[in-house]
Amino acid sequence: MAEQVETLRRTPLSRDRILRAAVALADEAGIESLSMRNLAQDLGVVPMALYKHVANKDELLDGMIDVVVGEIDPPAPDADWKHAVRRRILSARQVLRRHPWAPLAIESRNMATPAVLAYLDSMIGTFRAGGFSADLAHHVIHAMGSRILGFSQELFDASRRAGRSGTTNPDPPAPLPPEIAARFPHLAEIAMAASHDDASAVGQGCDDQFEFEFALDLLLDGIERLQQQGWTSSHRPR
Amino acid sequence: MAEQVETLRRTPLSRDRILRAAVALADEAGIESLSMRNLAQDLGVVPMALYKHVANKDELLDGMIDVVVGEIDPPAPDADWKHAVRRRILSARQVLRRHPWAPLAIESRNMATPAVLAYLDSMIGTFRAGGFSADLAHHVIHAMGSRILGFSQELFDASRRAGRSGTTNPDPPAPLPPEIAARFPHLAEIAMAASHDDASAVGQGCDDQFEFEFALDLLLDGIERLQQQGWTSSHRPR
DNA sequence: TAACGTAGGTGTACGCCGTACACCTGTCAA
DNA sequence: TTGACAGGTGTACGGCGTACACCTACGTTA
Repeated sequence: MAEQVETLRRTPLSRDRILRAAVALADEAGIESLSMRNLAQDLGVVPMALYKHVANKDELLDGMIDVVVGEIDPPAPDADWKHAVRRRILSARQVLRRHPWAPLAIESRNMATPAVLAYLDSMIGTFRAGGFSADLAHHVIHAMGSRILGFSQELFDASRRAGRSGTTNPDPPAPLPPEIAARFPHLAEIAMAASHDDASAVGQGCDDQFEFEFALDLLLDGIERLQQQGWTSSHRPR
Repeated sequence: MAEQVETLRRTPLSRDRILRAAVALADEAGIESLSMRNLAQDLGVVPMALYKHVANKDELLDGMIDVVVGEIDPPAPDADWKHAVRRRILSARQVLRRHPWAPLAIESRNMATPAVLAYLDSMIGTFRAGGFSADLAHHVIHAMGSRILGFSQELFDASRRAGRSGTTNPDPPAPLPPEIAARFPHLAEIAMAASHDDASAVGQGCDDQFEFEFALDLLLDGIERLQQQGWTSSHRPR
């Protein structure tokens, strides 16, 4: 009896506690281990108890996304739109690196969650304050795509495998079997040329952060150029 | 007996036939309806029969991706790398629009399939032939991300919902509930300003193809500029 | 022609999943 | 004191991927 009360009292289940436990579970064990049953067990509760706080698993995922997006730093008071956007996107990137399951989860939802909408809204606000027309800001948001949330979906992403946290060592960089190198010579060349340390399969031996900032700056520079030359969708200078 | 023989003879199951049936099923009913059981039923066969031709469902998905990627036009013999890349990417985009489930499937695989590798390899080859250093080509491939395969993962994508083919009418463009507009003024402004026809929730009232080409040209123009000024990763001009 | 290995389709079964639905119990307002 | 109700429980159902044992028809070889 006393222990029962204590058990109940210890942590009286709530939507927020469920969401945070779900995020923790996905972080540690990978998104594929996030089942209502596993989550309930982590919370010391029976699976159906969760449904008193979240409608279903989809809504749980939406909530998890909002938790993650809520971790992103608020916009920095930066005079320059370009630096403001850049800093915030890099902050978002840091957050998403703590939650490697989040990019795929975000992409697989078919509607944006409130926190994502709020994030986008404030990002658009930064562009508008920087003198962008609504028109250009619109296209720019599209052009940034998921990069605006700090991740660039690669065609293949080693850090995504098995859903394990990205902090574990990324395997010995096996040096690309020769029959593959023969079939895909250009890929092989690039894999070999990966400047920094020893190369491996593409996307494994190269510096994610560098690649991300390279693409980000490429886009930001192009955007800046468009804005400076007064781009409008009606007559775009080519 | 005679009918049995006929049933067997009619279409004697093969990896290729399975893959094509799977692609058709995903195209028509959505990727979420693609189960080994449904697929087997479509093929008039018992579920376990499939496992004589594909190792498991993951391998089935890999095979489906290869089928789709194999539909992309071969590289056009274009004098100019920029036009060659642009044309091929837009071809890829057309293919992927026939298979709306494919982007998510591609992103969720943790290793590239042979057909994707071949596609990338030939794309890199185009850059190299255009005078790009292996180094720059490498970063450029990363910067293009999934866009190189003809899709830009949006944060939310109406065409992805329910997995139905994108050719169906995209719902009456419900004019964005006012309480949402109040909470996200910048989003609302952009949604309203969607130049062409009537606007709605972001990503629904705007011209996907235009947004895609906008981003593509933004990247290609920036890439061209880098290449012309002899960019190298050691001392990047900022 | 008879025996046999083998490729490929079948049937059953297991453990996992999300979740509908009926139930119980403790708390608090009237 | 009572009774509504919020919230945790137990059971059960249908669907999933797939392991495993089986059967059967065919091509090969003696």
